[in-house]
Amino acid sequence: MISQATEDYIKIIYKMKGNGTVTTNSIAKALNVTSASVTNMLKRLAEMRLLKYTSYKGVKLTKAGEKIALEVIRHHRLIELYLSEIMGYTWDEVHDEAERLEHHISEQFEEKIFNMLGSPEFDPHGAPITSKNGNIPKNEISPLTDCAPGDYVRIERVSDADPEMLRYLSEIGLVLMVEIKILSKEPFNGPLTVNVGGTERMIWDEVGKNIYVAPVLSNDKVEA
Amino acid sequence: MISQATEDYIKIIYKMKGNGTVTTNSIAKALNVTSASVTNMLKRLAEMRLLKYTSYKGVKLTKAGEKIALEVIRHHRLIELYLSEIMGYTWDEVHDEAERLEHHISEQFEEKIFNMLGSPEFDPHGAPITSKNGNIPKNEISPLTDCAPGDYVRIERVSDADPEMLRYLSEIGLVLMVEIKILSKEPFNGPLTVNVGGTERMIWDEVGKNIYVAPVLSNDKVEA
DNA sequence: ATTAATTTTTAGGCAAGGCTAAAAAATAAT
DNA sequence: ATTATTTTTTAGCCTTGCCTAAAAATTAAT
Repeated sequence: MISQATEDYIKIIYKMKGNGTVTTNSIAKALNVTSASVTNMLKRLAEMRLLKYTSYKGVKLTKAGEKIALEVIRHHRLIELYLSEIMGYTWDEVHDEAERLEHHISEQFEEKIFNMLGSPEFDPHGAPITSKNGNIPKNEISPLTDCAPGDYVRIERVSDADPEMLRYLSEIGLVLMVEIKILSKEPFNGPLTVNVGGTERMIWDEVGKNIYVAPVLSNDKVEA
Repeated sequence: MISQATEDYIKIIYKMKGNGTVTTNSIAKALNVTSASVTNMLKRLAEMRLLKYTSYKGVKLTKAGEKIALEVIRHHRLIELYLSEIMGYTWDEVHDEAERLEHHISEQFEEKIFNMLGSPEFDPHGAPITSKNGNIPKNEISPLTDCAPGDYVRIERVSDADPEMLRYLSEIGLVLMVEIKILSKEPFNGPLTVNVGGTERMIWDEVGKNIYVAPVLSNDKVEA
């Protein structure tokens, strides 16, 4: 049997591989354990052939490791969607529940909720739900903070990690699929001003980095 | 946090308290661990004040221990009912899934499914669902094996432990709420002959001890 | 009332996964 | 090119839960 700790390490490593080398320290910070514990665990994970570990150099998942990561993440996102769609959880409540359940549902459970949800491709925060064979639904998105004044964009994804933040975003109307116009942007990662459903809002770095958007194409607007 | 092992010990002790003293050996057998492991664990549980443990004498849950047992069992039965009612699991599939999930759902999850199920009192096998404040719904039942020829009874509860057995019972029509007539009974715990929906069936000890029934009162029949 | 059989406990170990404190390696700064 | 700083690893220890083998207590049988 594969332990919960193992799944947590593998998952976090998978998630971090986007932003450069995955280091001992970064894993420690993400999992809220000491670096010593991480070193120790990495050795064991390497022995299990779930990742390649070179002392002082960093870490990279093997095919087997990646497979586990994708499975756990698929569980997580399906559960989030299920909680929100079928059980009436709100946006900000789903993450914590999913974080626990993802480790304990059976294949059968996974299949059932996948079917009940109609083979969904994205979770309530816009994160793609990897298919059983590892296919990741594509969605061209970029951080809101990369937008320039004049851009007209749609919110396609929001980080699910911080419930407080999600509640705040809901409050000011920044939820999935909402279209916003960038009015201004201050230099040095300064706040953006945007128009959301007629209201002007400030969005500073701390908030904006949780939001991903796609441009609303003019023909989208025409066709609509 | 209270560990899964702890919950499993407490639960099994609670369940066994009906049949006389709960001994080290009986716990060991039920949990499939060695007696030495049990002794060890009992000491720790006693220190946590979840039970009273007297060396060589046996064990008894404290109020705190009992509370945990009831919570876990409530989780188990609610989950079983949810899986069967809402998610389309069959009778024999629910136990194993519930056995894992019962340790990992939140209070919120529990409440949600309790409400979705309409404040149910019994799980798919007829086991009572303890209320949040510890009330156990009453149901006057006795083992099928205690019946005498001529009795006319309704199946009110079936042990959920063995999926194979549950599949067999389904096959021969012995499911919840079915009414059966006892035709004959052999001495020395010999097999019963019963009439189930027009068919005559043999029910021997191994099978019958999983089934609990209540007499069908004559006015029930009249009113129906 | 002893002996035999059974049950329970003790003693000592092991693997997972954490921790702290100290050593070593890598990186950055003068 | 050294020194200082940061990152990573080692070493050693702890808790939880499990194990086996041996000792002790209890219960059953003569």
